Amino acid sequence: MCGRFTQSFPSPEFLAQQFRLDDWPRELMQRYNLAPTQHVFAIVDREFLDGRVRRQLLFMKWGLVPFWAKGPAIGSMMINARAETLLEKPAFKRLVARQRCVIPADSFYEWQRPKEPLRIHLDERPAFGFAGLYDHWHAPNGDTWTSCTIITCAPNDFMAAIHRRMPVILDSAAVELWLDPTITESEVVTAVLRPTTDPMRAYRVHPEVGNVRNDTIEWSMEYHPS
DNA sequence: CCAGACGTTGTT
DNA sequence: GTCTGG
DNA sequence: CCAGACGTTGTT
DNA sequence: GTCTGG
Repeated sequence: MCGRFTQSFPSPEFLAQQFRLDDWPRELMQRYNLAPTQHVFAIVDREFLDGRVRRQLLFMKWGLVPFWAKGPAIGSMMINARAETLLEKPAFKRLVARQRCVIPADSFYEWQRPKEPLRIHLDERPAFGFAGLYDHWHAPNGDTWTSCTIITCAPNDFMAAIHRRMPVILDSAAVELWLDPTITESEVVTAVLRPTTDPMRAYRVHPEVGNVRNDTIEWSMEYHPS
């Protein structure tokens, strides 16, 4: 599963270069402990009326609130979507054709057992993208919420030792395909939802990473229990 | 036809 | 135990 | 994902 | 909105 991750990129320009963004903010808050229901950055290829496509960074709430939802509470139960059943689930299937996004990350956390969080990186990729879906929801007060979910898949060999699921991490070609708004065939887009084969590494971090308030670099450093 | 759900993970 | 909040 | 609450009444 | 269950 993927229930906590980091977006602690060195600069907005770094992120722009890694993901070939057309637009990006001047400042980017570094996040070391992102939790469900919080706002995360997500990448979408936005099509404009004149046919132009611009790759933009949007702020979305993590935990999908479908447009038909009666309230936002459903979002905390929709933080992940299983790749294997994406096309069967009413909440997700209609999003696969046209509401795909990539959630950039530089690491994620998994709890091997309670109070024992591990931080996981890709050895050769300082930034990578999770496959995601997003939707808009109109709140009764008129606000529009944009929210997203992270797709999960079976673990690769490395992750199998840690957890039963892992987030779908896209390679750079898969990012291009996943974001391409002209590709709408479900068999084509779901073909990229496979466990990454990139080398990974994991290390223990302080148990206090469990507390969402501990969102600073200190808590995300390697932890040596004594 | 209408009503009600629409989700994942881990644990027992 | 179960739900909510972050 | 984990942490933390889980309740009511009346008064300010 | 769309699917499932009754």
